[in-house]
Formats: sequence, C-alpha cells, structure tokens
Amino acid sequence: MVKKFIDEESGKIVEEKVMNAITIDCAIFGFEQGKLEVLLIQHAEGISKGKWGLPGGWIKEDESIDNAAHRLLRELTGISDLYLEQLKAFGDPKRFPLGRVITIGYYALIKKEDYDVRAGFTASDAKWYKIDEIPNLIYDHNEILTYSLHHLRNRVRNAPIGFNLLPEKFTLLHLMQLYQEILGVELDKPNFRRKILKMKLLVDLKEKQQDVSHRAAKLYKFDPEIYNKLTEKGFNFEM
Amino acid sequence: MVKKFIDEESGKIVEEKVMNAITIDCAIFGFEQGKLEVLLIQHAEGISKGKWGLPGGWIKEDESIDNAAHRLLRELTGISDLYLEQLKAFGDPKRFPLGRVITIGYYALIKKEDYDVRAGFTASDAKWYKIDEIPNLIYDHNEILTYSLHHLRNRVRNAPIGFNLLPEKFTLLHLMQLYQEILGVELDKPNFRRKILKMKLLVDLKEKQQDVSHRAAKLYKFDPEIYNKLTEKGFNFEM
DNA sequence: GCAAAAGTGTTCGTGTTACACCCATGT
DNA sequence: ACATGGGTGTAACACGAACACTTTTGC
Repeated sequence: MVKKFIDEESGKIVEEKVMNAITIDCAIFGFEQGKLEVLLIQHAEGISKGKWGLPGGWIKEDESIDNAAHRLLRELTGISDLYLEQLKAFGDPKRFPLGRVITIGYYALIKKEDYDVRAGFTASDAKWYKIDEIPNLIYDHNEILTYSLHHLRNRVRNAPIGFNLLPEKFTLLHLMQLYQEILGVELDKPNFRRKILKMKLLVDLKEKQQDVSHRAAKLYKFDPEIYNKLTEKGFNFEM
Repeated sequence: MVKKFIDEESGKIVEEKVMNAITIDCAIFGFEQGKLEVLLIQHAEGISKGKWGLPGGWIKEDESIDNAAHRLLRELTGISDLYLEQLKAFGDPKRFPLGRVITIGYYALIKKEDYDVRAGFTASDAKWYKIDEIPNLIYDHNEILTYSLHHLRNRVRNAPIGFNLLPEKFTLLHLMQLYQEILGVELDKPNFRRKILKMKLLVDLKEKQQDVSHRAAKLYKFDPEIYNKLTEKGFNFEM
C-alpha cells in the first residue's frame, strides 16, 4: 500500500510504501488548570467523517513502530521530544469496519506550554478534551483511551513520568495537584512536600512564583539525570 | 497469505487465511525446583533451522490476537487455561531478515505439573531453559524474552500472578522461593509468612505435605475469588 | 487586618526488619 | 541426638497519617 506524506526536509509531497493492515493510534495527554486532558482529532474524510478519535496513522515500510509514532506526533504537534511509550496492540477482528486492521496503541505526555496544534491534512480539527468529558469515539478508540488512562495511573506510581505533563518550572502544589488528578486521590500538603523532597529528585531553582496574590512558592524542576544517578530500580510514588 | 492448520474439532488439515506481516511470539514461563524456566523451540525448517527461539505463529484473518495466542499455546502445550498477557508489539524494520514482519509479544505462566509438551509440526524440539542459561535466539527473541522477564518482575509485585507458576497446593516456603527467584531477593521466612497470611489471599487446605524428611508444612491454595472480593485495586507484593 | 497559600513541627499508630527461639519429624 | 525445615514471639525502628501551627504576600 502506498500513501502520501509531506517530506520533513523538503516540504514536498512524496509517496511511500506503508505497512498493510497495521496502524498506530496515540492518546496524547496534557495537564492544564488541574485537569488531565487528551487530544482528539475530528476526522475530515472517509466513513468516520465528522467523528472524533485518537490521532493515528500508518507505518512506513522502513521505519520502526516507535519512529512511526514519533513522526506522527511531530506532524501533528510539532514536538519532537516528548514522553512516548507503546501500550500494546489492539486486534479485535471487527474493530475496524472496512477490513482487518490491527492497531498499535501509544500514549504520550506533553507539556502544554511547548505545544502548538497543527490540524494535519486528514484531520479537520484537533481539540483537548478533559478526561471525564470524552465523547463516543470511532472504532475501538474509547477502549484504547481507557486502557491508556489505566496504564498511566499505574505507571505514574512507579516512575517519575508525571513531570512530563508539567512546565519546566513548577511548584510543589502544582505537582501535588497533578498526582491528585491522575490518581484520583486527596493528598495532604505537608506530607506530600516531605515525601517528594526526601526523594531528592527535584532541583530547587532558587526562584519564586511571580504575580500571585499570596505568598510566592519556590519553583523546582525535575532533573532526569539525578533520577538516573539515584537509582535504576525506580521509586515508589504510591500516595 | 494462506497457511495450513489442524482443525481442533475434526483433526483434519485445513487451509486458512492469516494476516500478512504480523506474527505472535510467546515467552512461556514455568517454575521447577526453585528455578524460573522458559520454554524454547528448536526450529525445524527455513532459514533458522536448528536454532532456538520463542514459540510463535500466525494470526488467522478472523481471530483476535489474544485468541491466536491462546490457540498457539494450546497447540503447543495442550493447556487451554493458563495465564496469558500481551506484552507489546516489536517492530524494528530489520528484526526479521526476509521482510518486514511485526511481531506481537506475549508471555504466559504455566503450572508445570499440568503441562505436556507437544512439538508441533514446525518445531523439531521443545525444551525448558533456566532463565540464566538462555542461548542466542533467532531474530530479536532475546530482546523479547528480556522484556518479558522485566515485565514479569514488575507485574508480580502488583498482582497475584505468581500463583500461576505453582502447583494447585503449595507451602509458604514454595511461594517464598518463587518470589525470591523472580525478584532476585533474599527474604526472611518469618516475615514473609506474616505478610502473606495477613493479606488473607490464601486458603488453608488443612492438609500437610507428605513424604518429607522434616516437619511437614501446611498446604495452601490461592483463591482468585477471594482476591477479587478483597479488592480490585491490587495488592502490594513489594518484598 | 484578612485571605490565601507556603511551609514547619509534632504526635501517634502501624508496618517492617532483624533475629532469637521453639516445634515436629525423619534418620 | 541432630539435622532440616516449620512456625511463633518480640523489640527497635522507620514511616506515613493527621492536624495544629507559623510565615509570607497582596489587597
């Protein structure tokens, strides 16, 4: 099968062979104003015209699936360095109505401040949805999204991936709100502070918030190098 | 693409359409004499003749990938109810030398007592290997196996899946040895007992070991219904 | 001064660790 | 008697939950 692509260097439209019967679909998560959100695409063409779904696409014959997922996200959002992880393959024989297509699910975490939506040439619109306001999606995309969320909630408890949803500089309260939203729990502020600070994962930037109508909080950043130095075994972020 | 299969009801050889460029490979784990083992297959045909690899096969056009994995294991081991979970898809464009093939990795846990190896018609031999004595495998199968082990080690800490590797009836020491082997840790016997028993996951069978040259230990079984009743959130098996 | 959120201190109870010890059984 | 593994008791300690309290800043 041959599909059209925009060549990333020359900007020209090129035709390339893609894998048949295999696609990629990706749940892209963002975090804003204390709410976890996911980026959905409104399809402009084909049988699912007008309906919302996860962004997705084809895998070129000569690229790995991870690279295909990175390329798709770059085409869609302009971001090339984001947190991206494969979930699993979804392969119900009836999941796609026009034939047997297996899709490989991915999920990505992005810092919304870095982000710039570009509606691609097969998508008429892209929009952030809060995760408790997700509409009916095409095919099995609700299932993929539910699985993504479930996976995210598990993953965030064993690895410091939550930081990928926050801006470079954040306060401890921002971080706590993120954990509260993702895990669906209420946390105690003093205890959360102590727990996170004791892990020594954060760098104190010696800066404070600006323009807030209360005592300004210290700003921190997460340093992945510190994390790697401290342990490869992983921390426990059970809350 | 069309492949030959043995029909499971009639026993006759039938031809069925399978998905092109997608396969399944499965790491099957067993536990015996305190050691974690994996079942490998020696390929009888094709370019990988004589080499060892993970058991695998094709996905029929009208079956889900999970069903395909169950069918493969049933064909190979005769067991239909075992613990089986998808890992993820492996899709390096060069992973398979004769063309672009994506494989979907699975891992299974079996009770070796129930087990009966049948070398299938594409496999000349099947053999259990201890996980620290794995040879060089075909294609990317070492990578898939390493990933499986890593996944198993993580999963066993959050869900009671280890029991799938033990016989129906086991002693607490057997269970402890299993955790020690999988997690690679030394555990304190008294503390392990208390921790597991406090979880109330085990049923005391009111039976004891037979024919042991020391005080006979109580036998227990794991009851998945109890587990479901106690919590859907999962236990913590950190050791 | 008051509101709002930052940040510190302290208590209390629970869970984990480490290790000493006794029990039952076969040789 | 003793070796082997089964099984119990307990003291010391670390940790997390709960909550009272002080600090900083803008209005």
